[in-house]
Amino acid sequence: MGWTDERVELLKKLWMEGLSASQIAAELGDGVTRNAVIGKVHRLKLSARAKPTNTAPRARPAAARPSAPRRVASASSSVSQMSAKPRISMSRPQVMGATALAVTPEMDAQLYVAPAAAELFIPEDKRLNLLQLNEHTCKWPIGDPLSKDFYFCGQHSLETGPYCDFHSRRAYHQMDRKRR
DNA sequence: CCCTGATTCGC
DNA sequence: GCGAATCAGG
Repeated sequence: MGWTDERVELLKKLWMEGLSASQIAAELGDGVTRNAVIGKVHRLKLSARAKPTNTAPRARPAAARPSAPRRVASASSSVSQMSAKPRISMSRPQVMGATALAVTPEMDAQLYVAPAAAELFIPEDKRLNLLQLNEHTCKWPIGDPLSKDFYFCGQHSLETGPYCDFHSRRAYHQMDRKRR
């Protein structure tokens, strides 16, 4: 389905209201991706929304890409893959990211739902000291390393890293993507 | 990892 | 004009 007047209008409206590109894409439906939305937004020249104190000219990549082979689809071995994550869809009215939020009525209705525990509580019988760690235990340190109460998470760690699911997410969020 | 918008460029 | 792939960032 192409960009009918109606759909373009809806796009403009939602964009101005501050919804993210992916949210708008979901709203439009019909397999519209967030890239499609962003692309359209640019073509319509209606980018730049809610820019209070704008002084950032935005760093230009300066186009230093000679002939990088695009869409290299090495279909040599089509085994493996499948990251087993049913990724259905997100409950729509969700608003995340630090974009200009559009406060809809149904949102402020139940804004403060869960304080969300800052840490996992590890039962004493599951806590591990340094010597008890092995390749399958989460090595996330908890407490003061100098204290007697210090221990490691000890839950079963992921195959992809030294931490359990919970702490792996926590570690990544701030780590990586800095200094390359 | 999840996500955001911005840009490029083959179609 | 379109949008996937990429880039740059949170």
